[in-house]
Amino acid sequence: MSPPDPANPPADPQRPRLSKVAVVGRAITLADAEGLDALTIRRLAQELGVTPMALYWHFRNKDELLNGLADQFWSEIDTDVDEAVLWSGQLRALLESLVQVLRAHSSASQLLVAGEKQSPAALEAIEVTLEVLRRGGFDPQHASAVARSALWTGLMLAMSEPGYGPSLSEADRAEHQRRSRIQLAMLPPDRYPCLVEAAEPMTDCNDPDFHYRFGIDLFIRGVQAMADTN
Amino acid sequence: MSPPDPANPPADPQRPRLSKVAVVGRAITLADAEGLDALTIRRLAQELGVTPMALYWHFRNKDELLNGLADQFWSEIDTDVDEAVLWSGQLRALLESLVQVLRAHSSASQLLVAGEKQSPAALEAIEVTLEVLRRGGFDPQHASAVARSALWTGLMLAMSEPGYGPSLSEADRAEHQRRSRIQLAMLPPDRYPCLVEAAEPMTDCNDPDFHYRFGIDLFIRGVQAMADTN
DNA sequence: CTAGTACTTGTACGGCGTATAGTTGAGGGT
DNA sequence: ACCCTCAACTATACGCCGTACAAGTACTAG
Repeated sequence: MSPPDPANPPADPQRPRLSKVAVVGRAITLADAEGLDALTIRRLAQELGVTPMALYWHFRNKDELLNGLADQFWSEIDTDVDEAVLWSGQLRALLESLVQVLRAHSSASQLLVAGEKQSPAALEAIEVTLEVLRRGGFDPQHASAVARSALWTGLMLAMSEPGYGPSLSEADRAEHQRRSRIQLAMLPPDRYPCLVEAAEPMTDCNDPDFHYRFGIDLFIRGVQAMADTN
Repeated sequence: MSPPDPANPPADPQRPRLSKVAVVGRAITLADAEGLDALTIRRLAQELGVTPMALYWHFRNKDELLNGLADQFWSEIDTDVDEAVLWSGQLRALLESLVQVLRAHSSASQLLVAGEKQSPAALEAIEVTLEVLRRGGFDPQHASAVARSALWTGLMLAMSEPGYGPSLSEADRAEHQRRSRIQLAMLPPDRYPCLVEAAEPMTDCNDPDFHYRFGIDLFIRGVQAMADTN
């Protein structure tokens, strides 16, 4: 209705030019803060003060953008291995670094479970892991299987942390846990004795470190056992 | 343009009435065949010869439908434990049953990683697992942690099977693997010696059973080690 | 025959990813 | 001074998605 005003360019010339890294950075900030679902092309563009289609100059499509995020996450993993410790300790350190990255970026695990693992940074991390395992005495086949397991163990630890859910605030998360716990505790104790009994530890996140420590220990022990028997 | 023809009901009276189970069944068939992405309300309705909105009589929203699928998957797990074997064997059997269900429904793992675990069938499965572990000597806290790990180990095994990808045909899957393998094998061998060396086992799915057997062994060994040192 | 309840349909809204085509402004050759 | 090129955007539109809302029909009980 109002005149379509052909004065086209309300583009703010103050705004610095976009770039792949800038876009990825903003995307990570957004995803960390509001969850992967909030990371839409339109929303991200708005966040950057730009038209949605502007992003398509820098990325072929949304998948490519997402791969950019994944690569960034991969690159945050510390792949410097301490030559002074045993292979099992090196493996543990790698896994701990992975977990740390996943915990720092609440949507990273979601992204990495689905995404391709062919990004340069991913290859680097996997290569280092394989090297550690090969030096530990695993043949290529078993090293591959263990490396895969290590990656997925990290992902699963992040996603199975009680109260995990992308984009929840600290308070929402606690509330959600409380609700779950109550629901478990209220079950008929004759039908679900163990579940009722374990209502607290099943939903608790008071000490999330226990969750991660236990999971990593469990994995490392398993790997050691597999190494011993062949 | 054409008269809006108020003769409303082209509804085929032959078609049997809808029901929750019927809808869920069709949904599973669709998701198994074409992947979770293909499972849209509109598509499912079309599949059932019905208007999209018809489904909203039976389900409050899509999430409730998805929970229906999840519950069905949970219920397919065999929770009959063989009292004659050790707790570790019982745990293994439960995990194997889970894996079998996940392998039978290619989109089940995607669904279960995200979904709530409060469905009746899920509670049943978790309760049984906890019972096994409690009888095995774990205290509630550790039993909870192990049970969680068991579930997520199954999920991660299904999703980390080389060539995993919802809705891919057998041929596409093989093709995809071949491509990945070549891409790994073509990497510079001086920079990625282990990756190149392990190109085959990293991407291979000739014997998917090895993948699952190894993963389950690794997990059970870990749990046994944790039990021994308490 | 009638009233209700259990289903189902039609229409519409806002949001998504993105194909296609048009616009702009900075830099360089002449 | 001019024009051309081309990277970096904007405008518009399409076809999907989930689903709110309201109206319609079919079956069943009284």
